[in-house]
Amino acid sequence: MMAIRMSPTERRAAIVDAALQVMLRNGMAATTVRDVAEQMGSSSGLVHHYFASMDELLAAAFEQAAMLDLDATAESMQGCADPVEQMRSFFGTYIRAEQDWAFQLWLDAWAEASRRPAVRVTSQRLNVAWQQLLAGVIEEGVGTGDFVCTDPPGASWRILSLLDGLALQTVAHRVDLDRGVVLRWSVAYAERELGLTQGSLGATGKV
Amino acid sequence: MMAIRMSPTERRAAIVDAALQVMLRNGMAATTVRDVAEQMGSSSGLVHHYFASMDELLAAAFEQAAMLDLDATAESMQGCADPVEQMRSFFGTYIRAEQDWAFQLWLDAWAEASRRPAVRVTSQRLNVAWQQLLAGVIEEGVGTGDFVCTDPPGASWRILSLLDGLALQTVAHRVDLDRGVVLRWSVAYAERELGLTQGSLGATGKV
DNA sequence: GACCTTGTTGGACACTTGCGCAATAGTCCA
DNA sequence: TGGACTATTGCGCAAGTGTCCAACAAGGTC
Repeated sequence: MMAIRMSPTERRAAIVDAALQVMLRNGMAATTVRDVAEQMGSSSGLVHHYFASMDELLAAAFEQAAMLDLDATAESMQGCADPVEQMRSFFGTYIRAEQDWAFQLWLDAWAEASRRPAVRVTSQRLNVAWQQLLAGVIEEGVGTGDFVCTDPPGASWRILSLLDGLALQTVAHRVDLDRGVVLRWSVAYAERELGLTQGSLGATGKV
Repeated sequence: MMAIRMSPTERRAAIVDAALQVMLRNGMAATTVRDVAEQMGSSSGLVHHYFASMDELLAAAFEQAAMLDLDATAESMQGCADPVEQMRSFFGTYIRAEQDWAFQLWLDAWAEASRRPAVRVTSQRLNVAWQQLLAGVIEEGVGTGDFVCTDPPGASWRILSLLDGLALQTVAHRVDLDRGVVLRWSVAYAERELGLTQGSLGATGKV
């Protein structure tokens, strides 16, 4: 049977959604046009009618996933007036965003970046977006006197990199490190970077 | 024509070498049996005569590359009696090992780990090996009184993760961070972890 | 109602992949 | 020299890939 007819914008969004579902299930490298079409309940030709190449589609789907996480984190931070609270909120939602499937997509994106130009551009842009989100909070905190930090952009790169590096070990091979430890270590490091006393960012609650 | 006849051990090594060459050129995911055979100057059937599956071959080739780096770093550290000198040597050779191609293999391995069991096992084992190499030095330094560190295993995970997370940004997408900055930041972090004064590990020279 | 625009189909195409297997050729020993 | 052993071949197979395109059908317009 034929899939219901959609407007170009709707259909494009539907394709991206379907691609994302498949990516979360099989990983970025193992996502095929046919799988995406089947997930969407349509033919495979339709996918190429909206996306010139697979590369483009994968990049768009990855962008959607990463943007959702980024927006969720940014929004949850918006709710806190205090920069210290914002940092707590950041770690709480960032760790949640990394959970399960999501972080595997980042691993895929970083590896595929060397082979898929569109993925590289997207991945880079989103990494910078995360860094700038963090740098913004830090600068604000320095302004209010909550934080002491001479290099907010650098500090945010370092905090994110430690977080990513640790999460990587958790996701890629289930090594001794569990998620709770990753969170605690990262928070402790951030406290040092921002001139806070040990434990002032901690004990946010359940993970 | 027929490739020269080799003993099983020789041939196995030759296959691994060839596979590594292709991996360095095309990346792990894009390495095929036929490419390996061509690189070696033999038929594709021969590869499967020595490796039951592609998964196994990729894992073996990755292991070879990573072991070479690990051994080189370990050996260069052996030469220094002082734990502080050993740490300097570690950073010097680790950063060099990450250069260019080598780190891309780690990115590939981490991403492929979810799909290729043999790669996951190898990657995990080698990551732990790096961590233990570092933990050993730290423990020694704590013993001699050069370092102050209450948790050498944890500290080595954190130092390595920061290093990997930063290097990742450098390799995956050429973001603002260059290799020199990665080295400086990691060294500075290690100094803090080990209770050293700022700059006591730095200025190792050219990178 | 007819008509045209356009979202949608489903298969063809050319290519690649890992893998298996009978045939072949090199090497060493009796 | 002959024979056995085995490293090596090279093609075939089945399953998969992205990409393309002529045909089809659903919507809106007159």
